[in-house]
Amino acid sequence: MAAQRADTLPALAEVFREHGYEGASLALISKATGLGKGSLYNFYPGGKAEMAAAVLADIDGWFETEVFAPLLADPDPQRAVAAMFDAVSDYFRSGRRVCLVGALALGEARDRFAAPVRGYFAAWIEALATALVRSGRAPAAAVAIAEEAVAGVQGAIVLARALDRPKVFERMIGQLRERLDLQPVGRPAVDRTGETP
Amino acid sequence: MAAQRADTLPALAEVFREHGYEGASLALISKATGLGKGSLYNFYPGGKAEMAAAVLADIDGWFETEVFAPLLADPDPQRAVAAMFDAVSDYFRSGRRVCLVGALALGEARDRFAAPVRGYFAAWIEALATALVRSGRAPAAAVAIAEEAVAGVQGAIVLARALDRPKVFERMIGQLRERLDLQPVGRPAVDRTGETP
DNA sequence: GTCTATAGATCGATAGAC
DNA sequence: GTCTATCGATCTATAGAC
Repeated sequence: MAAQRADTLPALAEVFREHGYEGASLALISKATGLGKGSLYNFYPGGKAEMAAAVLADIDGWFETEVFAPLLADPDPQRAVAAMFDAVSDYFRSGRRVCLVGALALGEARDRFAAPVRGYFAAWIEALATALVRSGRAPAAAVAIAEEAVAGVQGAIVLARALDRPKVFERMIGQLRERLDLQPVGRPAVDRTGETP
Repeated sequence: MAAQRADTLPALAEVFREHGYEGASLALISKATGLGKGSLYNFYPGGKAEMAAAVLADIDGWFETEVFAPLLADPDPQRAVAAMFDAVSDYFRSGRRVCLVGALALGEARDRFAAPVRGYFAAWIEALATALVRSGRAPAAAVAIAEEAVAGVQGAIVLARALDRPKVFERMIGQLRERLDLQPVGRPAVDRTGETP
C-alpha cells in the first residue's frame, strides 16, 4: 500500500498530533497508516522515535520552503509576512490542528526532541525578524516582535483548543497581523486537509 | 508519610507536568509521592484519572483565589492586573515550569479533561476582562485583550521551553505588561519551589 | 515489502497481609 | 493506611514465513 516511507508521513503526523508521542501507540500508528508493525519497522528501523523524528523533519522542511524561505527572500517583505499568516492559519486549520512541535516542547518527550524543536522555532523567529528588518524595523525590535508573533501563534492554538473555539484563533491571528502593520491578503481559505505534513 | 490525600498533590502535579498524562506512570507517581500503589489507590480509587482531576482542581483553586478573585475584587484593577503578571511569572518559574492545563489542552488526554481545561481558561479570561473593563476599557475590547494576554502567557511558555531560554518568557511578559499599560510592581521574585500547586 | 506470532517489559489496577 | 504480590492488558520491538 505504501510504496515509500514518505507516503506514511501524513498519517504518522496526524497520529502524533492527536495522541502525543507517548500516546501514539504502534497499534494506533498501524491502523492509521494501514501498515503492519513489520512494515513500519522496515521503513523505520529505529521504531517510534525514528518515526517522530521523520515527521518533525518533514514538518520543518515544509515550513522551511513554504514559510521561512519566502520571509527571507521575497522582494516584498511586508507581503511575505502577510503570506506567513495566511500559511500558518491554513496549516493549523484555524487552531483546530495542533502544532506538533509546540506540543512536543510542552510534553513528555521534550528532551528527546529538544534539538529539532529548538531549530524549528529559532528558524521561524530568525526568518520573521529578517523580514521585519527588511521592511524597516530596527534589528532588536524586530527580534522581539518576531518572538511575540511566533509565541502568539502557539498561544492562540492552545487557547482555541482549550476553549474549543476556532474563532479565537482567527481573531488572535488578526490581532497579530495588525500589530505587524499588515492587512490580510485575502487568499481563499481552501481546505487542504491531508495535503500538507 | 502522607497523612492526607492533599499532601500528595504537589508531587502529583509535578509528575504530570514533567511527563504528561500518558507519560506519568504509576511507577513514577509512586516514586515521586513516596507512596505505594496501594496507598495511592486508597486516596484515589479512580486511579490515575482521578489523580489528574484532583491536580487540575487544585490548580484551578489556586488560580481562583490567588489570581482570578483579586482581578474581580481588587478596588484598584490596574494594580490587580499587575499583580496577576507577577503571580503567573512566579508560578510558571519564568517559563521553566509548564502550564499543566495548557499542556493537557494540546496533548493526548485533551478530551478527558476538556471541561476543567475550558473552565480554567474561561475563568481567567473573564476575570482579566472584568478588571480591564473596571479600569476603563470597552467590554468588547477588554475580552479581546484578555484573550490575547492569556494566550500570550501560554505561547511564552511554549517558546521559552522550546528555546530553553527563560529570558524569552520574561521579555514577553514584559511586553504584555506594556500592552496593558502597566508597569511591573517590582515585587521581589522569591523562589517558591514546591510551595504552590 | 508485508504479514502474523510472539517475546519481554511495563502498564493500570486489584487482592490481601499487616 | 501502607505494603507486596500479582493479574490481565498493552506496550515496543523482533523473528520468521511468504
